[in-house]
Formats: sequence, C-alpha cells, structure tokens
Amino acid sequence: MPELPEVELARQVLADALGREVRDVDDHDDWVCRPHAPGDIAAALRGGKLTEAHRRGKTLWCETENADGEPGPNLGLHLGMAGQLRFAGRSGPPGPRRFRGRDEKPEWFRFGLTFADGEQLRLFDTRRLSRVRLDPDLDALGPDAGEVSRTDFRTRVGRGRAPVKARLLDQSVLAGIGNLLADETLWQAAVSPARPVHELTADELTDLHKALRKSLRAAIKHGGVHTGEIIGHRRAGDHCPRCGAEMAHGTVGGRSTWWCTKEQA
DNA sequence: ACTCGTGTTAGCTG
DNA sequence: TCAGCTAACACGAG
Repeated sequence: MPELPEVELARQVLADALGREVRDVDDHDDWVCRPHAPGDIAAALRGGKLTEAHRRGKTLWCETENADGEPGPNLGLHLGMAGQLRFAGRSGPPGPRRFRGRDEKPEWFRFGLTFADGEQLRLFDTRRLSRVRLDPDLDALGPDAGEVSRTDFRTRVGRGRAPVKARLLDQSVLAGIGNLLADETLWQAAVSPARPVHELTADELTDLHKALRKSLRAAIKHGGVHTGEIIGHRRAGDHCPRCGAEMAHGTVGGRSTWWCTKEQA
C-alpha cells in the first residue's frame, strides 16, 4: 500500500506517539525486526521516549531519548508493501475498500509500542515485508521526491540510460516514488515509461517534475496514490481518461506498468 | 490451482 | 567499478 503520500500520513500517526514514556515493546517478529533478535529493540527503547518523527521517501524514523534524557538510538520503520501503523482503538488509514476491516487479524500484528498512558501503537502487515530496525542507514536514499528542486530533479533523473520509469523508481535517485505514483506521474506528463532518460529533453524533464509535484500534492490531499487520475484505468480493456485511446500493459524496470497508447507512445 | 503484486535488495551480467 | 536487471523474500487476493 504505502508510497510517499501514505507514508507521510503514517508519519503523522507516529508523531502522535512523541513524548510519551515507552512502557513496553513487542518485537517478537524476527523477520520484520531482522537483523535484531527479539528483545533487542525492546531493551533499547523501554523506559525512554520518542522525541521526533522524520520521513524521507518511504522511510520513517524517530529520534529517541532514554530514561535519563540522553539521546537513544533512532527507531527506523519501513512499511514495505502492505504495512499500516495505527493506535489500537483508533481508525486506520484511508484506502481501497479491500484493505479496510481486514487488516487487524492478530496474525498480521508485527510490532507494537505500548506507552505508559496505556495506548498502543501497532504495526499490521499482511505480507510481512515491513522492516523495523534501530539506527537505519539513510545514506542510500536520494532526496525526498516531494522536496527535490527542479534543477536537482533534472540532473538526477536525466543521468544514465535506463528507462525513465526505472529511474523514477530508484530510491537512490529520488526517495518515495513507487509503482503507482510512477505511472501517474508519467501519464500526467504524457511521457512513455520506456523512454531512455538520455533521450528526454530538458522540457520533458521539467514536465515530469511538475507532474510529480502535482501528483504528490493530490495524493496527500485525497488520502493516497490510489486516488490518482490514471490508477483506476490500469485495467485490461480500459481507456485513457484524457484522449480515449486504449491503455497498454507491460513490464518496465521490472514492474507492472500501464500507459496510454496514444499520448505516451 | 495458479498468478499477481502500491517494495527492497542480494547477486548476476555486460 | 558501474549501471541495470532478475529473482527472491512472505503471504493474501483475485
């Protein structure tokens, strides 16, 4: 589920946890918490508190403070393909119907923080591809896709010979763009996903940057990337909502890709 | 039964 | 060495 817009909403949930004493930590899932052993994260955080909630691209992390007020390790969270963060008893994130009401089965509970006031922040993930780890390495991430300047965007995305969609999905180039947001951005800019970046003009790169900002703003406002204009048309036999031409399907950069056969030729 | 997938990454190839 | 690609990861949905 999560791309940059969803993760930003998750960050806002996480921000609600700041400043409260951590009474207990459930880090039983050794796959989600790898390479830490069960109990390691609990031992590092118990008695302390989270002090700041940050996000770059799809990666979340919190600064922490131990019981003596000394700086503690950063707590890193990545929601993978299907992770959701929520306080027990509060409503979950917006999203497609199929994700609602089916996401709180006990077996999908992967990680939890219980605070001294009794509230519990929970990570649910059907697919178990979320990651929780101490002091995550952020060096491999490019600048946040929502913050990057037009010039920086053109330099980074325009470098190399890969198909432009592969470049947009590369988290070391820009952090935060996932498969749906890439299709939405390319459709908004009317650029073919398979075009090698070295063939793109400066104008096309500028259009892509504009389209990215527009798509991001709309997705954050409306509750997620699934609200994008082209997303509902990523189906066999469907048509482009702008020109009516048929949608095409294929694999670009290793990911399932849909584009307009006429405008993104 | 069988295929697909809103993400990441180790390992392979040229 | 680097850029790019593929398979694997785990598991529910269609």
